[in-house]
Amino acid sequence: MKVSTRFSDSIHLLTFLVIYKGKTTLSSNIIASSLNTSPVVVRRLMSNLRDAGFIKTTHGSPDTELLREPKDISLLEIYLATEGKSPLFAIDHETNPDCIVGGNIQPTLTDYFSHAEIAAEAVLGKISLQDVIDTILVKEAAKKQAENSKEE
Amino acid sequence: MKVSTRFSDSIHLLTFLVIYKGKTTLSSNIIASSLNTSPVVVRRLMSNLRDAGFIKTTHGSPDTELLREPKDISLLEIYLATEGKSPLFAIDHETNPDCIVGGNIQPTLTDYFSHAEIAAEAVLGKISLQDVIDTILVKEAAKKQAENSKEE
DNA sequence: ATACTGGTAATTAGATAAGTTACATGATTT
DNA sequence: AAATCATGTAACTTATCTAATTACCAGTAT
Repeated sequence: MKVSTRFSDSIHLLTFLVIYKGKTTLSSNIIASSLNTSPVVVRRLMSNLRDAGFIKTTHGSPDTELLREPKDISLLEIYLATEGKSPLFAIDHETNPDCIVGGNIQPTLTDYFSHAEIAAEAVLGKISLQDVIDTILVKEAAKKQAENSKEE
Repeated sequence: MKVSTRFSDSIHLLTFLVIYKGKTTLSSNIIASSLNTSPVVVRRLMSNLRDAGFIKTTHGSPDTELLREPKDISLLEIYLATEGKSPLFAIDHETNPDCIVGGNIQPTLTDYFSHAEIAAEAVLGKISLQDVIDTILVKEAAKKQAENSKEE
């Protein structure tokens, strides 16, 4: 896996806020147990999401609030807020400038790779947090249904 | 950067083989100086490219050969041969199965993320090694031109 | 007041990639 | 045939990054 779990964890966190709002205390401890990680990691994710303007947190109190509508939040925005600083495809090297290849490959690949990255981001831009929530709820309903029909 | 330099280095290596064929000894030492890395790293890249069927190498002799036409090799194929084992976007966690979110988010995101990955790969699939070579040669020619006009 | 809770720094641990050393083996040159 | 140069790999070291952990401060709520 090339992209860290911060991205998927952030989506998970935001989804949790929506689905469990009013049903559970939205503390970093409880969220951490859903994510199966430590509360500190959750708080770090929350700090980042707060700085990016997705949520409002209250120091000392677990009343975290989503500030925007799930249907208006794209996975791309979450991606950019969590991982988007560095490019997806790396061209780290200082290649040899005296070589025809080494002297020209960096801008060449940077350009081509950015096309690929933009394509991936375009897809993420069309998926909303609401889409994720809806899919999860559909899957959960299907699970329940499967359980019920088993009992009969 | 999320994807290692093996991908870009492999493209660099293959491009070098084409552009410098017959003009230089294609030894791992010489290629390494273009890539600005060590010969062992180059040999490791070559081993991988050989196993993937792109090149033929000869133990003891630097007569490495490209086995396929550059116009028929896409960057996607090189990507898959060098980095394609693991998905681009990670969902590493064993999330809590007793939670509506934790119990359903993994397949949900796996699905959405694969769409993004496929979009990126589709772009890479349309770029050929020949495209890279052509772009590099054009840039090199432009450099030479700029130098000449400066001298006048 | 006391017990939770968020905020954050500092440290540790684990994974991965790249560079390095070393050496075996094949090819080439003289 | 011997010496040289090449590839093929294994083993080790470094560097970097992520995540987990520990610890502590500060705010909230009962």
